[in-house]
Amino acid sequence: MKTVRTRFAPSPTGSLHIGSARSALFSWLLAKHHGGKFILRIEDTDQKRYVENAVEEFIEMLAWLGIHHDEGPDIGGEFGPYYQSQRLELYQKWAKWLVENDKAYYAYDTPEELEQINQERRAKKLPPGYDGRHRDLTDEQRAAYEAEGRTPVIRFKMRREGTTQVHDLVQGDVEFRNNTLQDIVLLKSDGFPTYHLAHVIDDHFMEITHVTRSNEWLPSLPIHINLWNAFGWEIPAYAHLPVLLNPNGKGKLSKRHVGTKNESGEQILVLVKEYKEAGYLPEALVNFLTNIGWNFGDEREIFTVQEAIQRFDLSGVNPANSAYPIEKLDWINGIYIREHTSIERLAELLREPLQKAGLKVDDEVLLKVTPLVQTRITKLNDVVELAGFFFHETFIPPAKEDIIQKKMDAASTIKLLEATLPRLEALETWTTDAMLQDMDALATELALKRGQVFGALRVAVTGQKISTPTFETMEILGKDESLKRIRLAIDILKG
RNA sequence: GCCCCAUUCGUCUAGUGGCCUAGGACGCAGCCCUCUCAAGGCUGAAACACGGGUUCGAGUCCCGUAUGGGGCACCA
Repeated sequence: MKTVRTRFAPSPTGSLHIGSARSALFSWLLAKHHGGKFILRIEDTDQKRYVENAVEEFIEMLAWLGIHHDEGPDIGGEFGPYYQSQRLELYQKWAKWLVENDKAYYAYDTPEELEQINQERRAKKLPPGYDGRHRDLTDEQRAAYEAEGRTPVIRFKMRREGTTQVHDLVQGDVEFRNNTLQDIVLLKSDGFPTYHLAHVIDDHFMEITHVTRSNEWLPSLPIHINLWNAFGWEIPAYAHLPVLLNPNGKGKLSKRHVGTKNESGEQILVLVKEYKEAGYLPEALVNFLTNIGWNFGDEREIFTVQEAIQRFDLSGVNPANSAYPIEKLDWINGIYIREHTSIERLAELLREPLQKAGLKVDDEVLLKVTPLVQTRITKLNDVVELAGFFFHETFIPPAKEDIIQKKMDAASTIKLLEATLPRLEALETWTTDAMLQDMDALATELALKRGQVFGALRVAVTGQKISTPTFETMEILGKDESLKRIRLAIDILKG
């Protein structure tokens, strides 16, 4: 049996899109499931849209997600080169072969002439496209156009009769009527191939066994089938993957939505690098993406990539597009943070967002703080707001009204905090348990609720109304610092 | 305009003719736990787009309608 070879073939026109990443992921899962190879190929045949560093970023983001390619522009391979711009001679050679075998022809129409054809067709309520007027040019006519200085394109002589039937691994049996097809351009006048030509030639010579791509390509599938047949090459299996729609289900999740917000005012992240920067874990993102359009079985939502690889099967891929269920990602990320990440690793991961927020991170403190934040954050970045105060150079004191708890006023709060001081000072061991016991007793003595005592201390000591648990926090802060902050809170209340 | 694809709770999904009184998950609501916030536990509301067939029997098969998505470039 042939080695399964799949590929991800992005155009270097920008940063890696979350939808493209999902397609790449499915393609990779398919290859790995069969113990095959996953290839990265760069489709840079549109010189106008080329974006600098796009390739480097694709590779970086795929690696971050754990999607490692076996062949590609950075690591090579025996089927290279992996940039289409470096394979021009191959496309030109085979385009010419098609012309010589009467399966393609030179067309000399100018962009203006093509635009005019389109307008006329639209007026006649015909689909836009080319009418094939240069299909049967005589040698003299061609010579005349050449003499005018026109550079031709090579167009495919599309078969117009009958139907083209294909079995798609995801979509099932699909049938197209050939009379709706056009003589598409294969080789542009600048000598670069179009997608159609390059895709067939590359997938043939790179020995791709399963062509995976988004279902936006489904309408051009008959073109490709006819091309394969014209070449007389063996046709690989095709799998048209569903695409991600906007969370409201309207329109595909598009790069144009970068920086825009959904109805509830939340930012819709569409670039993989944005997810990285927002503090999502790659394994959580992969788990999340794998659950859209495919399902693990066993009613399990959380699983490792290895488990997904074992079970992944294209027949289980849902052919329908899906609204992007972004709210599920926070839940999954939270699970990975609290159930699948060790304290040591989490501490390591937390350092970056903290530092990015301009804080000076003490590793020892961080390691103590990490278990306290683990169940309280859904994204790595949340640590800054919740526990950033541990790393402030100078303490940011709370506002007066924040210290005062429910059903209390400044006077009673002062009394309370002043009562805590001698007792905390007298504590022999500065531990959470000791503090908890003692302050609990104090609450009873003062006829206050635990929440009132603990809450006032929390705000005094952290400067925040929402924070890590009070006594755990005080234990980490240390006795001197904690008492200092309580005294400061009393001053604030008095002032 | 023409062509292709899809359609189960708000959303992601299970379901491949009888096991479906339609299952799970997110989100939402309520309760419990609780020093804040989380986490955790329990409970609840919530769907087969519509209309015709086929069949003893249809969420599951067929046809139509509606809705949604996509395509129709010297872009990929």
